[in-house]
Amino acid sequence: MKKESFVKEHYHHGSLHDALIGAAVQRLQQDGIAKLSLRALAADVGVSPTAVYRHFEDKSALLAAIACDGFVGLTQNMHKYLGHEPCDALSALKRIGIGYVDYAIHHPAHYRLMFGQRMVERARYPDLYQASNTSFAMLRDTIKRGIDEQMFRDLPLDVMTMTAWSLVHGMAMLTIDGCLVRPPNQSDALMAIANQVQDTLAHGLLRSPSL
Amino acid sequence: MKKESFVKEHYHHGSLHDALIGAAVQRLQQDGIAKLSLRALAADVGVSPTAVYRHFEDKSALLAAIACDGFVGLTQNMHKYLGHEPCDALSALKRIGIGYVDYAIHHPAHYRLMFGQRMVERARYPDLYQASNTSFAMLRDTIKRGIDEQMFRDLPLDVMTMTAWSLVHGMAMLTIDGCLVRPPNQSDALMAIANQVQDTLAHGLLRSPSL
DNA sequence: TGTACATCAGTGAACGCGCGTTCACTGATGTAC
DNA sequence: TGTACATCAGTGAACGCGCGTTCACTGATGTAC
Repeated sequence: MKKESFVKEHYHHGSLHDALIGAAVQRLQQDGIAKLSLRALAADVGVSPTAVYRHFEDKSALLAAIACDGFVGLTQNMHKYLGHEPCDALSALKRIGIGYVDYAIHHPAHYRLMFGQRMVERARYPDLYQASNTSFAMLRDTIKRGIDEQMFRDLPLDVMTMTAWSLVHGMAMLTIDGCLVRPPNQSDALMAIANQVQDTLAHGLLRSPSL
Repeated sequence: MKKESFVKEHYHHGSLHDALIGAAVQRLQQDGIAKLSLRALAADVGVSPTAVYRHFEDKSALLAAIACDGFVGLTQNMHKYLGHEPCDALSALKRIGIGYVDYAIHHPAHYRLMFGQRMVERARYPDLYQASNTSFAMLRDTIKRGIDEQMFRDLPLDVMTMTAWSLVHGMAMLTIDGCLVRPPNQSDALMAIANQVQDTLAHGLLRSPSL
């Protein structure tokens, strides 16, 4: 179909939007956000620096798009670990927690961006804002269920939510930043530990800890 | 004593090292690490950009010095909350945890720097490395005591340490980044919640939860 | 007590760099007739 | 089916900027004699 264009193989890139995001994620992975530049991204993809502005309003918008993808992925991963069969609130919370940490470990660049300081401006991007709220709601709703079903101790919903979120967030961050578990950085070993940690949390939340 | 110098009040600044660190902390607080520049720091302090290099090898060394201060402060704050009277391992752990979160809330710029991505290179700075290990050891040793005294459940030390650290770190980060507790950002309210969260953790760690 | 001199803590000009973003533009594409 | 034309997705040169760091330097300080 593109028989005319033999001088330049692809004047129209075709999927520059996605290609830029892909390149950005890779660079975030390798060098961190501090060294991420639009010009480098454009070069990675084989396009002039200006082309980026066809697809993103500015650098910040590109980052917001990636963070948004991240929250969508996070929610998906929690759902994946939650599964479809009905289960009690405690199991659900543990599964969600594992899904959360699992996502962070396997997508550190996304995760760091999602919770980085610059994402304080997240209110500026409706999609991002909604995606992050969806992730958060999943955690909170499950805890609410545990309270309603009188499975959990009689503590304020906010406190329990904060506890659970702090735990998974802390675990995710410390793991990603390499502060924890030095030699065996295999995700299997990490997930085994995460499992036990979730267990401790569950023990703390339960009305009658007899698991 | 400086009667000769009337043209330039202070050619020799006298405490440029500390002044630079102070300016850096203030700028970190306001604009974050991404916008921190040595030139701006020098200007803040009223000194030429080159003067900085009399006191720090380079930009990275300045940041490392601040992070080091941070860990020392963190350790001090945990000791402050721990107090001097002997107490059981559980109380000790709770107090340390409160001291930890309290420090992070009151020194967000330090805290973010201490655990930011760029501090992966912390091994390059012996002082920083040691200061961070000292902080970490305080947490771990207290948990070890709880296990030795058969106060805590029979779980691996690593798992318990990871749980506790994840919890306080997560709480600190989420609070600092404004993800938690929207309107009442007063530290009193935060510390009250932190207290209850610590309680939940304690409940989870205890051998026989009957507090 | 006065002086010579080494050392210390700054200066100021300059470097080369990469950045985000703008502008006017052009080649490719798709569609109405 | 062929053509005119609007639209789209790129280009390439240029902008102004602030950065970290270097260099050769100089004014201030403290100390030995």
